[in-house]
Amino acid sequence: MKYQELAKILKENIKNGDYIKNDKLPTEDSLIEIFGVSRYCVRQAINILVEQGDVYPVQGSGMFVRQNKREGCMNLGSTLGLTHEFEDRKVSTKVIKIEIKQAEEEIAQRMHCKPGTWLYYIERVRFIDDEPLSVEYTYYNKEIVPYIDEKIASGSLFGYIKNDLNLSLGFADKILLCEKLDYVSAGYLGLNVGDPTFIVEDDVYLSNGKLFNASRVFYNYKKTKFFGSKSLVWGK
Amino acid sequence: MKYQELAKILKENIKNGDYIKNDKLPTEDSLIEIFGVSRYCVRQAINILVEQGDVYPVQGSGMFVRQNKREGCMNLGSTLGLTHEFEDRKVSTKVIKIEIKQAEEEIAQRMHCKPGTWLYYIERVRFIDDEPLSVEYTYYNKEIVPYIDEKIASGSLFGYIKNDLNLSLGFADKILLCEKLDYVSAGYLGLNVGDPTFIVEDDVYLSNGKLFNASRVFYNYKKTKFFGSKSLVWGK
DNA sequence: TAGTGGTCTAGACCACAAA
DNA sequence: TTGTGGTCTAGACCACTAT
Repeated sequence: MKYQELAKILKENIKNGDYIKNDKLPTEDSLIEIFGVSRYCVRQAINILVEQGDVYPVQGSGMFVRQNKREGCMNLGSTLGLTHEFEDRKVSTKVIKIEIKQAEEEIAQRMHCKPGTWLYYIERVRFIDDEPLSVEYTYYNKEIVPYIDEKIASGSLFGYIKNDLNLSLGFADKILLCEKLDYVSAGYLGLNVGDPTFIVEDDVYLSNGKLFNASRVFYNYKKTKFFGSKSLVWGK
Repeated sequence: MKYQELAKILKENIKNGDYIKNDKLPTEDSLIEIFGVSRYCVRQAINILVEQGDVYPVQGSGMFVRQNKREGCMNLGSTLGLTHEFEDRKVSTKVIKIEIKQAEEEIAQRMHCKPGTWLYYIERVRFIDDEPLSVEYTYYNKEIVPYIDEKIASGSLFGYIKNDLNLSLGFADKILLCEKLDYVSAGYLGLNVGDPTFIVEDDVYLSNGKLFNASRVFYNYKKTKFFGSKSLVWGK
């Protein structure tokens, strides 16, 4: 997977300010030569940067590096994971609850499994610099993720699934909305009942198309902004 | 641009239920043969469908058609435009204000223009089936969009820019957040002061990289959900 | 083992920006 | 006119699923 490595290198170079002189990436032809790869490979790599809002394309002119930092924004285009999103700050987790239960009708439907399927149900509060950022209510299909304990749940569950269980992640459906906080979540976030909360519902699939994770995450609205960059070329 | 046309055809076919029998698109090789295009072209087209959440890929097995409708969700992956998003419902617009003013320091910074640049400032309320969905506060750079009147502002401004001014859209930066409603916006949306509101801040660029539009849109939190599908293959 | 999506190459031509 | 990104082709091989 050359293009992913190339994307990583380019991202690193941007971070190091290698392209500050003219705010542009090297041309496609240069990158082809420098890294000894094909045009296809270069474009795949650059696509990743475009999706993540690191550069923007101007046909006939170049790939321009973004200078805006958009501080405090979480990136909708990059992979989930607070640890990665806030790598220069302290990220911690408090596990509230771990239960094993059988899927009832409603959750079975959302998890694309049969009623009665064994599930893990986990509640966690995530902290940035010791201040509560979010509360997560998550289900995992036990047939796919056979074991979770408190130690595992305190760390990066996705890292565990990828690196320890050797499962490969595919894609995630996200629904974003906004509601008034209930009593319980408000307590965890240090906010008041009825205050706004930014909610992200994730359905996460393995690369074989099987859904293994369904979550509902309440964010502290005072500390949460999401950033995304969208191409508009194929607009009706 | 064959791949965009192909994407359009495939989208139409999915809508018509052509692939319901086995929930899959034809294989890449089939599509190559059927439409007489190259593999590259087919994959570009399918990528659009993946980004818009119409299909999901399972390597070695096929491109599966999604059956979930996700009713009431606006699609983050497709192009902006309420008219397009709610094509089977009545979309209307009330123009509150159109002003021409010169950019002050703060807005000049956001619009990437010099202080003193002439801007259109427009306030609109958008209705779905005669119920208020959102309030928009938008700036347009008058050097790029030289003329807007109330009639134009009542319709699709992006359509006007594309079709009448013949400008080509490039990409949009989006920031999503959540706040308490102020008095004015609450009035427009028929909600109470202090109620939650889902806010989308858009910075929209032409394909030549020039920013022409900066907006802040307040959505009625009771009627607003956004949907997006994300690939996770390049997760650290 | 056969079917199907994912990665990669080499090379051609088009569209747009800037000098 | 030159530089640079965007589209497209033809063909090879790899990785994963399903049987």
